[in-house]
Amino acid sequence: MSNDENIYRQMLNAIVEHQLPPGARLPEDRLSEAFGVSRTGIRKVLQRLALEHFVVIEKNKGAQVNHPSKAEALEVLDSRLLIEPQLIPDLLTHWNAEHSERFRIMVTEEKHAEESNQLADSIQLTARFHYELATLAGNKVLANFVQQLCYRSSLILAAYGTRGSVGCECGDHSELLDLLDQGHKDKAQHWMSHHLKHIRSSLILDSKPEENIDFQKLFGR
Amino acid sequence: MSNDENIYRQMLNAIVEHQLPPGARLPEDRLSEAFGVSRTGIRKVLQRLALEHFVVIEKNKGAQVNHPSKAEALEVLDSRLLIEPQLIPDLLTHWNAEHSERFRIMVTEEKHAEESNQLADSIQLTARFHYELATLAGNKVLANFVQQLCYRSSLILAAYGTRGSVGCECGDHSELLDLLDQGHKDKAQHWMSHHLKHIRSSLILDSKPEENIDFQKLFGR
DNA sequence: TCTCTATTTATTGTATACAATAATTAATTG
DNA sequence: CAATTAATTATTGTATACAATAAATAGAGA
Repeated sequence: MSNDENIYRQMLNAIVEHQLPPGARLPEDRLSEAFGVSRTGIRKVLQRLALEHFVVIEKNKGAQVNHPSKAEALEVLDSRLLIEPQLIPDLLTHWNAEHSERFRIMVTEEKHAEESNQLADSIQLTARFHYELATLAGNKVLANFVQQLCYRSSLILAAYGTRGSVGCECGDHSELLDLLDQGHKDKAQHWMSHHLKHIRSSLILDSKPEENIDFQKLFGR
Repeated sequence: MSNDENIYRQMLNAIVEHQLPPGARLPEDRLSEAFGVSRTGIRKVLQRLALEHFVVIEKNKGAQVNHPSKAEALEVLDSRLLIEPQLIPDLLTHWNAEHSERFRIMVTEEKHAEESNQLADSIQLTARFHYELATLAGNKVLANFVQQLCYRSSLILAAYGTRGSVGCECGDHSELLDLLDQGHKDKAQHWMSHHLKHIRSSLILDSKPEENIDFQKLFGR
């Protein structure tokens, strides 16, 4: 894996897992030192993260982790609501036992993370479940977009989520897998809509934005 | 407008309008000289264009205008097919006379471009029609994505399109405007689906890829 | 002490330099 | 003369330098 890509993933992880919280400043020198590359390389990944809405770059002020607005949060969830259920039909045409098994393993990991209260892991795994499912539908362009939306959702959940955002009264992801195994197209689609709507409505969007904490010890190693 | 943004738009235009054809190499020095900024600035916009799939950057080989694959072409159109018709309901809730007028002006421009055989203009205007419509639906995240898909479609049409790709037996964009004016939600949705399907099926996807011409005289001024 | 201003420090913006790699051309050999 | 190899040229990758801007600090006056 290229070095750039490596740095990109590490930073994306740190952001999505909330190690670098929304609002945290990302000074280039600090990162440059932490990753052992010059500012040039850092700027490259920061710009990428900015295009993908994970950080915000302000002219002459540098980058900080994006704190998604309430409007943005809703738009991201609405986008997923419009796309993901519609992927189910194509998904079903490819669905087989191996897939089912792979995803069920993922679900048990999710449950484990949730039980041991590892919120970050839990959020990450949820995202992965959704975008890997999207990938199976076969359209890479869409899958790519859904993946990005899922990552952004992680940021959103970190900012506005409640415990109820991950857990869901509709049970867990394994129920969807059951429906897929049984080939219930309409029910699966409906489940997906309901699931996303539940997440959407679980967000607390009337709270005040968090203060901008700057954890100096970036990736303290 | 910032200088970066300016360069970005000029290059995007040149690509989408087929002045820089698919496969054309984009040496940094040449661009750097043409735009009067150092390679640093050029690299920045090239990387952005690469993330948006308008150019392809290969390690140690630099950037060239993307020649979308057939698979990519279909996926982009399918993505639009999945999203754009679904935007109609939200679009209709905002639709009013001013919008109608604005879009009708756009349509006359389209017709004019088509009549005078200005294919590049025609393609560009078609893209604009679609993504400005998407914007009106109110979800910026989706609108952004649709815009990107429309621009990519321009590249695709330039590579695989026929005369039939822009003109359509279902008439032209003004028919959609009529349906919107009359508030015919279902018909408008159906029209949009049909329109996109028509474009999709008008592509010539069995032809051989074009040779990689390198027009040296970049933006000859 | 508080506030405003001046100075210093930190940080980013941009250009350039040099090394690494690829592409092109020239040279050599069968 | 063709084909392979060597030398040259072009091009990109990365680090660094310096200027421009913003942020933080210190000092002066009320």
